Amino acid sequence: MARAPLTLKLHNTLTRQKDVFRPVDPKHVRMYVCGPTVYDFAHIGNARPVIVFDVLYRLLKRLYPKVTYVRNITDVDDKIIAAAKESGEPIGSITKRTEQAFHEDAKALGALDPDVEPRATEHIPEMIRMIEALIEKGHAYAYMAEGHAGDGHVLFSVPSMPTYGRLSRHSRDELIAGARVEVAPYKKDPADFVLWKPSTPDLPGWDSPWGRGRPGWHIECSAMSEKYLGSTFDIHGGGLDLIFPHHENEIAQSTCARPGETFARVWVHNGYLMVNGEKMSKSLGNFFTVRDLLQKAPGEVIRFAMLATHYRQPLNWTDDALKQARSILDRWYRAIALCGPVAPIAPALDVEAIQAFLAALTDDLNTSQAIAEINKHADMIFHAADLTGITKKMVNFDTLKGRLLFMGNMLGVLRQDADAWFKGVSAGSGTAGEAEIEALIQKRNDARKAKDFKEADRLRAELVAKGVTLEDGPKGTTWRRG
RNA sequence: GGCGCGGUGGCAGAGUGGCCAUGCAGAGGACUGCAAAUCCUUGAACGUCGGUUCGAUUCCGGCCCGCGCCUCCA
Repeated sequence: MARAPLTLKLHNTLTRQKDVFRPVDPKHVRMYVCGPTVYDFAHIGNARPVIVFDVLYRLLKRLYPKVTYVRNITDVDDKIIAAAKESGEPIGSITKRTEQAFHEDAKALGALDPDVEPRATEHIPEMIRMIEALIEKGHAYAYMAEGHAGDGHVLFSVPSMPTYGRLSRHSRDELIAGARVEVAPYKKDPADFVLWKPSTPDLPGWDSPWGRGRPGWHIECSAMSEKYLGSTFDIHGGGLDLIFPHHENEIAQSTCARPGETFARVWVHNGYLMVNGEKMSKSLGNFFTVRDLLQKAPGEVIRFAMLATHYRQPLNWTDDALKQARSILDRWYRAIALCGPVAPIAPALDVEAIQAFLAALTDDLNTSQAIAEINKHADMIFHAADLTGITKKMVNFDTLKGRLLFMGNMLGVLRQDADAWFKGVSAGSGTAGEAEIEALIQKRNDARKAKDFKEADRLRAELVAKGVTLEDGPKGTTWRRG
Protein backbone atom coordinates (compact mmCIF):
# COMPACT_ATOMS: atom_id res chain seq x y z
CA MET A 1 0.00 0.00 0.00
CA ALA A 2 1.33 3.42 -0.88
CA ARG A 3 2.07 5.31 2.24
CA ALA A 4 0.72 8.82 2.12
CA PRO A 5 3.26 11.33 3.34
CA LEU A 6 2.33 12.69 6.71
CA THR A 7 2.58 16.44 6.67
CA LEU A 8 1.86 18.17 9.90
CA LYS A 9 -0.22 21.28 9.51
CA LEU A 10 -0.68 23.68 12.39
CA HIS A 11 -2.75 26.80 12.72
CA ASN A 12 -0.28 29.62 13.24
CA THR A 13 -1.64 32.63 15.08
CA LEU A 14 0.91 34.79 13.26
CA THR A 15 -0.58 33.99 9.86
CA ARG A 16 -4.08 33.12 11.09
CA GLN A 17 -4.14 30.04 8.92
CA LYS A 18 -3.09 26.43 8.82
CA ASP A 19 0.51 26.25 7.63
CA VAL A 20 2.64 23.26 6.83
CA PHE A 21 4.97 22.78 9.77
CA ARG A 22 8.63 23.01 8.80
CA PRO A 23 10.97 22.69 11.76
CA VAL A 24 14.12 24.74 11.95
CA ASP A 25 15.96 21.48 12.44
CA PRO A 26 14.03 18.36 11.33
CA LYS A 27 16.26 16.30 13.58
CA HIS A 28 15.28 18.25 16.66
CA VAL A 29 11.94 19.96 17.14
CA ARG A 30 11.70 22.52 19.94
CA MET A 31 8.51 23.65 21.67
CA TYR A 32 7.78 26.03 24.52
CA VAL A 33 4.46 26.21 26.33
CA CYS A 34 3.49 28.69 29.02
CA GLY A 35 2.97 26.80 32.25
CA PRO A 36 1.20 27.63 35.47
CA THR A 37 1.65 30.47 37.89
CA VAL A 38 1.80 28.51 41.10
CA TYR A 39 -0.47 30.30 43.54
CA ASP A 40 -3.58 28.14 43.46
CA PHE A 41 -4.84 24.75 42.30
CA ALA A 42 -5.20 24.34 38.56
CA HIS A 43 -8.73 24.73 37.27
CA ILE A 44 -9.88 22.79 34.23
CA GLY A 45 -9.31 25.84 32.04
CA ASN A 46 -5.64 25.52 32.98
CA ALA A 47 -5.85 21.83 32.20
CA ARG A 48 -6.81 22.34 28.59
CA PRO A 49 -3.41 23.48 27.30
CA VAL A 50 -1.72 20.83 29.44
CA ILE A 51 -3.68 18.16 27.58
CA VAL A 52 -3.71 19.76 24.13
CA PHE A 53 0.03 20.32 24.04
CA ASP A 54 0.63 16.90 25.47
CA VAL A 55 -1.10 15.44 22.42
CA LEU A 56 0.98 17.68 20.18
CA TYR A 57 4.11 16.54 22.03
CA ARG A 58 3.20 12.89 21.53
CA LEU A 59 2.55 13.51 17.84
CA LEU A 60 5.81 15.40 17.34
CA LYS A 61 7.70 12.58 19.03
CA ARG A 62 6.13 10.19 16.57
CA LEU A 63 7.06 12.35 13.57
CA TYR A 64 10.54 13.55 14.49
CA PRO A 65 13.57 11.86 16.01
CA LYS A 66 14.02 14.32 18.84
CA VAL A 67 11.68 16.79 20.53
CA THR A 68 12.43 19.15 23.37
CA TYR A 69 9.36 20.36 25.18
CA VAL A 70 9.81 23.14 27.72
CA ARG A 71 7.04 24.25 30.06
CA ASN A 72 7.85 26.86 32.66
CA ILE A 73 6.76 27.27 36.25
CA THR A 74 6.06 30.87 37.19
CA ASP A 75 6.97 31.08 40.86
CA VAL A 76 7.46 34.80 41.22
CA ASP A 77 4.45 36.95 40.51
CA ASP A 78 2.24 39.56 42.13
CA LYS A 79 -0.64 37.11 42.37
CA ILE A 80 1.54 34.86 44.48
CA ILE A 81 2.48 37.77 46.68
CA ALA A 82 -1.18 38.65 47.06
CA ALA A 83 -2.07 35.07 47.95
CA ALA A 84 0.64 34.99 50.59
CA LYS A 85 -0.56 38.26 52.07
CA GLU A 86 -4.10 37.00 52.28
CA SER A 87 -3.41 33.62 53.83
CA GLY A 88 -0.26 34.34 55.77
CA GLU A 89 1.41 31.30 54.26
CA PRO A 90 5.03 31.94 53.23
CA ILE A 91 5.56 32.41 49.50
CA GLY A 92 8.02 29.55 49.24
CA SER A 93 5.54 27.22 50.83
CA ILE A 94 2.72 28.28 48.51
CA THR A 95 4.77 27.86 45.36
CA LYS A 96 6.26 24.54 46.36
CA ARG A 97 2.93 23.08 47.43
CA THR A 98 1.09 24.37 44.37
CA GLU A 99 3.75 23.16 41.98
CA GLN A 100 3.53 19.70 43.48
CA ALA A 101 -0.26 19.73 43.19
CA PHE A 102 0.03 20.80 39.58
CA HIS A 103 2.30 17.86 38.83
CA GLU A 104 -0.13 15.47 40.47
CA ASP A 105 -2.99 16.89 38.43
CA ALA A 106 -1.02 16.73 35.18
CA LYS A 107 -0.14 13.13 35.90
CA ALA A 108 -3.74 12.23 36.67
CA LEU A 109 -4.69 13.72 33.32
CA GLY A 110 -2.20 11.49 31.59
CA ALA A 111 0.19 14.24 30.51
CA LEU A 112 3.79 13.28 29.88
CA ASP A 113 6.40 15.32 31.71
CA PRO A 114 7.98 18.07 29.63
CA ASP A 115 11.69 17.64 28.98
CA VAL A 116 12.53 20.79 30.89
CA GLU A 117 10.43 22.58 33.48
CA PRO A 118 12.34 25.70 34.43
CA ARG A 119 11.36 27.87 37.38
CA ALA A 120 11.43 31.62 36.98
CA THR A 121 13.20 32.20 40.28
CA GLU A 122 16.11 30.06 39.13
CA HIS A 123 16.69 32.17 36.01
CA ILE A 124 16.89 35.72 37.32
CA PRO A 125 20.45 36.30 36.01
CA GLU A 126 19.37 35.30 32.49
CA MET A 127 16.49 37.76 32.70
CA ILE A 128 18.72 40.57 33.93
CA ARG A 129 21.15 39.96 31.08
CA MET A 130 18.35 40.10 28.54
CA ILE A 131 17.04 43.34 30.01
CA GLU A 132 20.54 44.79 29.82
CA ALA A 133 20.74 43.81 26.16
CA LEU A 134 17.44 45.58 25.53
CA ILE A 135 18.66 48.74 27.24
CA GLU A 136 21.91 48.65 25.25
CA LYS A 137 20.02 48.42 21.99
CA GLY A 138 17.73 51.29 22.88
CA HIS A 139 14.62 49.13 23.31
CA ALA A 140 14.30 49.63 27.04
CA TYR A 141 14.97 52.29 29.65
CA ALA A 142 15.32 52.42 33.39
CA TYR A 143 13.45 54.98 35.42
CA MET A 144 15.87 55.93 38.16
CA ALA A 145 14.63 58.68 40.43
CA GLU A 146 15.51 58.00 44.01
CA GLY A 147 12.77 58.95 46.39
CA HIS A 148 10.17 59.19 43.64
CA ALA A 149 7.41 56.72 43.04
CA GLY A 150 8.40 54.34 40.31
CA ASP A 151 12.11 54.46 41.02
CA GLY A 152 13.82 51.28 39.89
CA HIS A 153 11.43 50.34 37.09
CA VAL A 154 12.76 49.18 33.76
CA LEU A 155 10.39 49.44 30.83
CA PHE A 156 10.26 48.16 27.31
CA SER A 157 9.89 50.96 24.82
CA VAL A 158 7.08 49.97 22.50
CA PRO A 159 7.64 52.86 20.05
CA SER A 160 11.18 51.52 19.53
CA MET A 161 9.74 48.51 17.76
CA PRO A 162 7.92 49.32 14.52
CA THR A 163 6.43 45.84 14.15
CA TYR A 164 4.98 45.67 17.68
CA GLY A 165 1.52 44.15 17.64
CA ARG A 166 1.92 41.73 14.76
CA LEU A 167 0.79 38.66 16.67
CA SER A 168 -2.34 40.15 18.22
CA ARG A 169 -2.91 42.49 15.27
CA HIS A 170 -3.16 45.50 17.48
CA SER A 171 -1.39 48.70 16.59
CA ARG A 172 0.14 50.73 19.37
CA ASP A 173 -2.37 53.50 18.64
CA GLU A 174 -5.31 51.13 19.02
CA LEU A 175 -3.97 49.90 22.29
CA ILE A 176 -3.71 53.37 23.69
CA ALA A 177 -7.15 54.31 22.38
CA GLY A 178 -8.67 51.28 24.04
CA ALA A 179 -6.68 51.49 27.23
CA ARG A 180 -8.74 51.41 30.37
CA VAL A 181 -5.90 51.85 32.77
CA GLU A 182 -4.17 54.92 33.97
CA VAL A 183 -0.75 55.48 32.56
CA ALA A 184 1.93 55.21 35.20
CA PRO A 185 4.05 58.36 35.42
CA TYR A 186 7.31 56.48 34.89
CA LYS A 187 6.25 55.32 31.42
CA LYS A 188 7.54 57.31 28.47
CA ASP A 189 4.82 55.90 26.31
CA PRO A 190 1.44 54.61 27.45
CA ALA A 191 2.02 51.29 25.67
CA ASP A 192 5.35 50.58 27.36
CA PHE A 193 5.41 47.58 29.65
CA VAL A 194 7.41 46.53 32.67
CA LEU A 195 10.56 44.40 32.40
CA TRP A 196 11.74 44.87 35.97
CA LYS A 197 10.11 46.40 39.00
CA PRO A 198 11.39 47.41 42.42
CA SER A 199 10.70 45.31 45.50
CA THR A 200 10.30 46.63 48.99
CA PRO A 201 12.29 44.72 51.64
CA ASP A 202 9.26 42.59 52.57
CA LEU A 203 8.79 41.37 49.00
CA PRO A 204 10.76 38.80 47.02
CA GLY A 205 13.62 40.53 45.25
CA TRP A 206 17.02 40.14 43.67
CA ASP A 207 19.89 42.56 43.33
CA SER A 208 20.15 44.09 39.89
CA PRO A 209 21.78 47.07 38.15
CA TRP A 210 18.52 48.92 38.93
CA GLY A 211 18.42 48.07 42.58
CA ARG A 212 16.66 45.28 44.41
CA GLY A 213 13.65 44.13 42.44
CA ARG A 214 11.82 41.39 40.61
CA PRO A 215 11.03 40.59 36.99
CA GLY A 216 7.97 41.70 35.08
CA TRP A 217 5.56 39.06 33.91
CA HIS A 218 6.82 38.49 30.38
CA ILE A 219 10.59 38.43 30.62
CA GLU A 220 10.90 34.97 32.16
CA CYS A 221 9.53 33.23 29.09
CA SER A 222 11.86 35.14 26.78
CA ALA A 223 14.88 34.35 28.92
CA MET A 224 14.08 30.71 29.67
CA SER A 225 12.96 29.72 26.17
CA GLU A 226 16.24 31.13 24.84
CA LYS A 227 18.28 29.25 27.39
CA TYR A 228 16.75 25.87 26.62
CA LEU A 229 15.63 26.18 23.02
CA GLY A 230 17.73 28.91 21.46
CA SER A 231 16.82 32.36 20.15
CA THR A 232 14.81 30.87 17.30
CA PHE A 233 12.72 27.77 17.82
CA ASP A 234 9.70 26.00 16.38
CA ILE A 235 6.54 26.17 18.41
CA HIS A 236 5.28 28.39 21.19
CA GLY A 237 1.99 27.48 22.75
CA GLY A 238 -0.52 28.60 25.33
CA GLY A 239 -4.08 29.69 25.84
CA LEU A 240 -5.80 32.18 23.57
CA ASP A 241 -5.86 34.75 26.32
CA LEU A 242 -2.08 34.91 26.36
CA ILE A 243 -1.83 36.33 22.84
CA PHE A 244 -2.11 39.79 24.26
CA PRO A 245 -0.25 41.08 26.09
CA HIS A 246 1.92 38.16 27.18
CA HIS A 247 3.01 36.61 23.90
CA GLU A 248 3.11 39.92 22.08
CA ASN A 249 5.51 41.19 24.69
CA GLU A 250 7.62 38.06 24.63
CA ILE A 251 8.11 38.58 20.91
CA ALA A 252 9.05 42.20 21.52
CA GLN A 253 11.61 41.29 24.16
CA SER A 254 13.16 38.35 22.38
CA THR A 255 13.42 39.74 18.87
CA CYS A 256 14.63 43.16 20.02
CA ALA A 257 17.26 41.65 22.29
CA ARG A 258 18.46 39.33 19.51
CA PRO A 259 18.23 41.13 16.16
CA GLY A 260 18.02 38.78 13.23
CA GLU A 261 16.39 36.02 15.24
CA THR A 262 12.76 34.99 14.71
CA PHE A 263 11.95 33.73 18.23
CA ALA A 264 9.03 31.28 17.88
CA ARG A 265 8.11 30.48 14.28
CA VAL A 266 4.70 28.95 14.92
CA TRP A 267 2.28 30.18 17.57
CA VAL A 268 -0.34 27.69 18.65
CA HIS A 269 -3.19 28.79 20.91
CA ASN A 270 -5.94 26.70 22.41
CA GLY A 271 -9.47 28.06 22.78
CA TYR A 272 -11.23 28.89 26.01
CA LEU A 273 -12.98 26.60 28.33
CA MET A 274 -16.49 27.86 28.93
CA VAL A 275 -18.96 27.11 31.65
CA ASN A 276 -22.57 28.04 31.04
CA GLY A 277 -21.50 29.88 27.92
CA GLU A 278 -19.05 32.10 29.75
CA LYS A 279 -15.31 31.90 29.78
CA MET A 280 -14.08 30.10 32.84
CA SER A 281 -11.49 32.11 34.69
CA LYS A 282 -10.21 32.81 38.10
CA SER A 283 -11.21 36.44 37.90
CA LEU A 284 -14.82 35.54 37.12
CA GLY A 285 -14.83 32.99 39.91
CA ASN A 286 -16.83 30.50 37.83
CA PHE A 287 -14.24 27.78 37.90
CA PHE A 288 -13.69 24.40 39.38
CA THR A 289 -10.40 22.73 39.98
CA VAL A 290 -8.96 19.62 38.44
CA ARG A 291 -8.82 18.14 41.94
CA ASP A 292 -12.56 18.60 42.45
CA LEU A 293 -13.28 17.08 39.10
CA LEU A 294 -11.06 14.08 39.77
CA GLN A 295 -13.47 13.22 42.59
CA LYS A 296 -16.21 12.90 40.01
CA ALA A 297 -14.46 11.18 37.14
CA PRO A 298 -11.20 9.42 36.35
CA GLY A 299 -8.48 11.56 34.78
CA GLU A 300 -8.74 9.61 31.59
CA VAL A 301 -12.40 10.59 31.21
CA ILE A 302 -11.64 14.25 31.89
CA ARG A 303 -8.83 14.13 29.38
CA PHE A 304 -11.04 12.53 26.76
CA ALA A 305 -13.80 15.08 27.27
CA MET A 306 -11.20 17.75 26.60
CA LEU A 307 -10.08 16.14 23.35
CA ALA A 308 -13.57 15.55 21.95
CA THR A 309 -13.65 19.21 20.91
CA HIS A 310 -11.06 20.61 18.54
CA TYR A 311 -8.48 22.54 20.51
CA ARG A 312 -9.19 25.92 18.92
CA GLN A 313 -12.93 25.79 19.50
CA PRO A 314 -14.46 27.07 22.68
CA LEU A 315 -15.33 24.12 24.90
CA ASN A 316 -18.43 24.27 27.04
CA TRP A 317 -17.81 22.10 30.08
CA THR A 318 -20.83 20.06 31.19
CA ASP A 319 -21.55 16.93 33.18
CA ASP A 320 -23.11 15.48 30.07
CA ALA A 321 -19.84 15.87 28.16
CA LEU A 322 -18.15 13.86 30.89
CA LYS A 323 -20.81 11.19 30.63
CA GLN A 324 -20.35 10.94 26.90
CA ALA A 325 -16.59 10.76 27.25
CA ARG A 326 -16.97 7.88 29.61
CA SER A 327 -19.32 5.98 27.33
CA ILE A 328 -16.99 6.25 24.35
CA LEU A 329 -14.04 5.08 26.44
CA ASP A 330 -16.21 2.21 27.72
CA ARG A 331 -16.82 1.22 24.12
CA TRP A 332 -13.13 1.20 23.33
CA TYR A 333 -12.21 -0.76 26.42
CA ARG A 334 -14.95 -3.23 25.56
CA ALA A 335 -13.39 -3.68 22.15
CA ILE A 336 -10.02 -4.30 23.78
CA ALA A 337 -11.55 -6.87 26.10
CA LEU A 338 -13.17 -8.60 23.11
CA CYS A 339 -9.77 -9.06 21.52
CA GLY A 340 -8.90 -11.25 24.44
CA PRO A 341 -5.78 -11.35 26.53
CA VAL A 342 -3.55 -11.51 23.46
CA ALA A 343 -0.41 -9.46 23.41
CA PRO A 344 -1.04 -6.46 21.19
CA ILE A 345 1.16 -6.18 18.13
CA ALA A 346 2.73 -2.84 17.39
CA PRO A 347 0.92 -1.76 14.25
CA ALA A 348 2.32 -1.12 10.82
CA LEU A 349 1.75 2.58 10.33
CA ASP A 350 0.79 2.30 6.68
CA VAL A 351 -2.51 0.48 7.15
CA GLU A 352 -5.55 2.52 6.29
CA ALA A 353 -6.97 2.77 9.78
CA ILE A 354 -3.75 4.20 11.18
CA GLN A 355 -3.21 6.43 8.17
CA ALA A 356 -6.67 7.94 8.51
CA PHE A 357 -6.10 8.46 12.20
CA LEU A 358 -2.71 10.10 11.77
CA ALA A 359 -4.00 12.18 8.89
CA ALA A 360 -6.61 13.61 11.25
CA LEU A 361 -4.08 14.37 13.97
CA THR A 362 -1.59 15.92 11.59
CA ASP A 363 -4.33 18.16 10.22
CA ASP A 364 -3.98 20.78 12.91
CA LEU A 365 -4.57 18.27 15.68
CA ASN A 366 -8.10 17.31 14.63
CA THR A 367 -8.77 15.14 17.65
CA SER A 368 -12.51 14.97 16.95
CA GLN A 369 -11.83 13.40 13.58
CA ALA A 370 -9.17 11.17 15.12
CA ILE A 371 -11.72 9.95 17.65
CA ALA A 372 -14.16 9.20 14.84
CA GLU A 373 -11.48 7.08 13.18
CA ILE A 374 -10.90 5.15 16.38
CA ASN A 375 -14.64 4.58 16.67
CA LYS A 376 -14.65 3.09 13.19
CA HIS A 377 -11.83 0.79 14.17
CA ALA A 378 -13.61 -0.25 17.35
CA ASP A 379 -16.61 -1.07 15.17
CA MET A 380 -14.41 -3.32 13.09
CA ILE A 381 -13.47 -5.24 16.21
CA PHE A 382 -17.09 -5.61 17.26
CA HIS A 383 -17.97 -6.89 13.82
CA ALA A 384 -15.12 -9.35 13.85
CA ALA A 385 -16.09 -10.56 17.28
CA ASP A 386 -19.60 -11.27 16.01
CA LEU A 387 -18.31 -13.53 13.26
CA THR A 388 -18.39 -17.27 13.71
CA GLY A 389 -16.49 -20.30 12.51
CA ILE A 390 -13.71 -20.10 10.00
CA THR A 391 -14.15 -16.42 9.15
CA LYS A 392 -13.65 -15.55 12.77
CA LYS A 393 -10.55 -17.72 12.96
CA MET A 394 -9.09 -15.66 10.15
CA VAL A 395 -9.30 -12.47 12.17
CA ASN A 396 -6.05 -11.39 13.73
CA PHE A 397 -7.24 -9.95 17.01
CA ASP A 398 -3.83 -9.11 18.38
CA THR A 399 -3.22 -6.87 15.37
CA LEU A 400 -6.58 -5.16 15.77
CA LYS A 401 -5.91 -4.67 19.44
CA GLY A 402 -2.46 -3.30 18.69
CA ARG A 403 -3.89 -0.70 16.36
CA LEU A 404 -6.55 0.36 18.82
CA LEU A 405 -4.02 0.73 21.61
CA PHE A 406 -1.64 2.64 19.38
CA MET A 407 -4.30 5.17 18.48
CA GLY A 408 -5.54 5.46 22.05
CA ASN A 409 -2.04 6.02 23.32
CA MET A 410 -1.43 8.77 20.80
CA LEU A 411 -4.31 10.57 22.52
CA GLY A 412 -3.04 9.55 25.93
CA VAL A 413 -5.99 7.28 26.75
CA LEU A 414 -6.52 3.53 26.93
CA ARG A 415 -3.61 3.43 29.33
CA GLN A 416 -4.97 0.73 31.58
CA ASP A 417 -6.06 -2.84 31.42
CA ALA A 418 -9.68 -3.28 30.31
CA ASP A 419 -10.42 -5.35 33.38
CA ALA A 420 -9.02 -2.65 35.65
CA TRP A 421 -11.04 -0.04 33.77
CA PHE A 422 -14.35 -1.82 34.27
CA LYS A 423 -13.77 -3.35 37.68
CA GLY A 424 -11.47 -0.90 39.37
CA VAL A 425 -12.85 1.49 41.95
CA SER A 426 -12.53 4.96 40.46
CA ALA A 427 -14.00 8.39 40.89
CA GLY A 428 -17.74 8.23 40.42
CA SER A 429 -17.98 4.45 40.71
CA GLY A 430 -19.34 2.24 43.45
CA THR A 431 -17.00 0.88 46.09
CA ALA A 432 -18.38 -2.55 46.84
CA GLY A 433 -15.63 -5.13 47.25
CA GLU A 434 -14.94 -7.62 44.50
CA ALA A 435 -15.42 -10.63 46.78
CA GLU A 436 -18.82 -9.32 47.84
CA ILE A 437 -19.82 -8.75 44.23
CA GLU A 438 -18.64 -12.17 43.11
CA ALA A 439 -20.55 -13.79 45.97
CA LEU A 440 -23.79 -12.07 44.98
CA ILE A 441 -23.27 -13.08 41.37
CA GLN A 442 -22.77 -16.66 42.47
CA LYS A 443 -25.98 -16.56 44.46
CA ARG A 444 -27.82 -15.10 41.49
CA ASN A 445 -26.49 -17.73 39.14
CA ASP A 446 -27.62 -20.44 41.55
CA ALA A 447 -31.07 -18.91 41.53
CA ARG A 448 -31.03 -18.77 37.74
CA LYS A 449 -30.13 -22.42 37.54
CA ALA A 450 -33.05 -23.19 39.81
CA LYS A 451 -35.22 -21.02 37.52
CA ASP A 452 -35.96 -18.75 40.45
CA PHE A 453 -35.90 -15.65 38.28
CA LYS A 454 -37.63 -13.52 40.86
CA GLU A 455 -34.73 -14.05 43.25
CA ALA A 456 -32.24 -13.61 40.40
CA ASP A 457 -33.74 -10.24 39.49
CA ARG A 458 -33.77 -9.19 43.12
CA LEU A 459 -30.03 -9.91 43.32
CA ARG A 460 -29.42 -8.01 40.11
CA ALA A 461 -31.25 -5.04 41.57
CA GLU A 462 -29.13 -5.30 44.68
CA LEU A 463 -25.99 -5.16 42.57
CA VAL A 464 -27.31 -2.24 40.53
CA ALA A 465 -27.79 -0.40 43.79
CA LYS A 466 -24.12 -0.97 44.44
CA GLY A 467 -23.28 0.49 41.04
CA VAL A 468 -22.61 -2.84 39.39
CA THR A 469 -23.89 -3.82 35.94
CA LEU A 470 -24.07 -7.49 35.01
CA GLU A 471 -23.64 -9.03 31.59
CA ASP A 472 -24.66 -12.64 31.07
CA GLY A 473 -22.68 -14.07 28.20
CA PRO A 474 -22.12 -17.53 26.75
CA LYS A 475 -19.01 -17.84 28.89
CA GLY A 476 -20.73 -16.87 32.10
CA THR A 477 -21.54 -13.65 33.86
CA THR A 478 -19.22 -10.66 33.78
CA TRP A 479 -19.67 -7.45 35.67
CA ARG A 480 -18.49 -3.88 35.65
CA ARG A 481 -18.90 -0.77 37.72
CA GLY A 482 -21.09 1.94 36.26
C1' G B 1 -15.03 52.56 19.86
C1' G B 2 -11.00 49.14 17.68
C1' C B 3 -9.66 43.92 16.71
C1' G B 4 -11.33 38.83 16.48
C1' C B 5 -14.20 34.10 16.90
C1' G B 6 -18.55 31.27 16.40
C1' G B 7 -23.95 29.97 15.02
C1' U B 8 -24.45 22.20 11.98
C1' G B 9 -29.84 16.97 13.29
C1' G B 10 -32.95 15.98 20.37
C1' C B 11 -27.73 16.67 22.59
C1' A B 12 -22.31 16.78 21.90
C1' G B 13 -19.27 17.69 17.79
C1' A B 14 -16.01 17.19 12.93
C1' G B 15 -16.18 18.32 7.92
C1' U B 16 -17.12 19.28 2.76
C1' G B 17 -18.82 23.11 -3.53
C1' G B 18 -22.38 17.89 -5.80
C1' C B 19 -21.96 11.33 -2.18
C1' C B 20 -20.52 9.23 4.68
C1' A B 21 -18.82 12.40 9.88
C1' U B 22 -18.56 10.15 14.67
C1' G B 23 -20.71 9.32 19.59
C1' C B 24 -24.94 9.64 22.82
C1' A B 25 -30.22 9.75 22.84
C1' G B 26 -34.82 7.94 19.72
C1' A B 27 -37.62 4.15 16.64
C1' G B 28 -38.03 -1.08 14.70
C1' G B 29 -35.78 -5.96 14.63
C1' A B 30 -32.07 -10.07 16.21
C1' C B 31 -29.92 -12.13 20.62
C1' U B 32 -31.37 -12.80 26.17
C1' G B 33 -35.55 -16.14 31.38
C1' C B 34 -35.25 -10.57 32.03
C1' A B 35 -31.33 -7.35 31.27
C1' A B 36 -26.58 -5.57 29.62
C1' A B 37 -23.40 -5.64 25.59
C1' U B 38 -23.25 -6.44 20.44
C1' C B 39 -25.35 -6.92 15.48
C1' C B 40 -29.01 -5.39 11.52
C1' U B 41 -32.44 -1.46 9.88
C1' U B 42 -33.99 3.61 10.56
C1' G B 43 -35.68 8.96 10.98
C1' A B 44 -33.10 13.70 11.73
C1' A B 45 -28.89 19.39 10.38
C1' C B 46 -26.22 23.01 8.45
C1' G B 47 -28.90 31.24 12.02
C1' U B 48 -31.04 34.75 8.22
C1' C B 49 -31.40 37.51 3.51
C1' G B 50 -29.05 38.18 -1.04
C1' G B 51 -24.83 37.10 -4.65
C1' U B 52 -21.32 33.76 -7.46
C1' U B 53 -22.21 28.71 -9.59
C1' C B 54 -25.04 23.75 -13.62
C1' G B 55 -25.14 23.02 -8.19
C1' A B 56 -23.68 25.91 -1.62
C1' U B 57 -24.28 24.00 4.82
C1' U B 58 -19.40 24.64 2.38
C1' C B 59 -17.12 30.67 -1.49
C1' C B 60 -18.59 36.30 -1.23
C1' G B 61 -21.59 40.39 1.00
C1' G B 62 -25.49 42.41 4.33
C1' C B 63 -28.33 41.36 8.70
C1' C B 64 -29.60 38.89 13.40
C1' C B 65 -27.81 36.25 17.68
C1' G B 66 -23.91 34.52 21.10
C1' C B 67 -18.88 34.96 22.80
C1' G B 68 -13.90 36.86 23.41
C1' C B 69 -9.62 40.37 23.41
C1' C B 70 -8.08 45.61 23.94
C1' U B 71 -6.57 45.13 32.04
C1' C B 72 -4.50 39.97 35.75
C1' C B 73 -5.97 35.23 33.26
C1' A B 74 -4.64 28.77 30.10
